[in-house]
Amino acid sequence: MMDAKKVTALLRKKGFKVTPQRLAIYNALCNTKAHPNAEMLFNKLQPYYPTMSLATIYKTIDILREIGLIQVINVGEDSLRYDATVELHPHIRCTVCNRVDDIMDFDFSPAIKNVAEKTSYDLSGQQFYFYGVCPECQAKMSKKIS
Amino acid sequence: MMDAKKVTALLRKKGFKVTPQRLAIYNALCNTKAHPNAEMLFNKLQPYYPTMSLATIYKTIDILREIGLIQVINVGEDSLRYDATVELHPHIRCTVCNRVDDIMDFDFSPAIKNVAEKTSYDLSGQQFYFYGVCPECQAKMSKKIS
DNA sequence: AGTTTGTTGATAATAACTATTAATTAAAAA
DNA sequence: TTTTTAATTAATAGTTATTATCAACAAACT
Ligand SMILES: [Mn+2]
Ligand SMILES: [Mn+2]
Ligand SMILES: [Zn+2]
Ligand SMILES: [Zn+2]
Repeated sequence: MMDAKKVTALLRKKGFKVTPQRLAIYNALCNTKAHPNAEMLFNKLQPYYPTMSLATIYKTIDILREIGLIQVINVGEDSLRYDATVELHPHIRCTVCNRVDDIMDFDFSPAIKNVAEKTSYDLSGQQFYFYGVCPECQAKMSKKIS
Repeated sequence: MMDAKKVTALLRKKGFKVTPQRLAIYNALCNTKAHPNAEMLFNKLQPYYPTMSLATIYKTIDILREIGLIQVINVGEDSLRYDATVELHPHIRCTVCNRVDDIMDFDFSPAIKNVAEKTSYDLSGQQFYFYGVCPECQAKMSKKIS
């Protein structure tokens, strides 16, 4: 999570131009916990940047990922989601409403140690995805039954 | 992993017809550890079933998944992979050659317990993916350097 | 301000997967 | 075994997320 000044500096340093679209897309990602996909970002920014196209979203996302400002989340849907928190952390998706939440302060080290013992791969990263029913959907379901 | 007889019985029981294509696709998945995607399966079966189309592969895979004979693996590529081992187990993908290997005998329970404490979701499953460089690619890389 | 060069946004292309449908075939009924 | 019925195959068309192309444009450097 960087402020606009730092993002500006980083983009320039990496040889990319600083445009309002790029700042807006990064800013939108910093100000949500919803892990939006490209279309959700597009819809969110539409009122403020009515001429911006989806192609710009995709290209900006690729640049932000390349310079380490965001990470890509693949929770097994038909589209990818994006996250301005770049530290690796597990995610959980509601199998009813498809919302995606963070699981923070998860200690990967026991799992990594476990895997390092079992494989001769040179490990470089991991992604953990959990599935379940979110509190809101649990509430709705118990209402329907009664 | 079921033999042809059991697969036949299960398909019939679930109301699906037993066809050579279906048995061949399941059999191909049982006899590989490569976690093939649809195209890899198609190419493998092409010599034996030259008229079989990709659509048949996809539909069969969907049926096999529905009746619990296979699972779908999403290791963050642009296509899905399939696995005749239905017990949940982590996978590791080589970031150089993209091969996908199993990690067996991994104990999920500490991680699940950890997550259950941190979230108010009603947990139902999980997928763990690891990334790294496989032994073969490590060997190739050390050769190149010397 | 003028020049250079990367960027935007409209559009076309790609690729994995899904839907449609006529011909075929498995399996139940006779 | 033959007939009947309904599911399946395979060819083909459709869908959708993502990527490529390119002319107009704007950021950065002088
Ligand atoms: Mn997150
Ligand atoms: Mn596996
Ligand atoms: Zn939910
Ligand atoms: Zn490799």
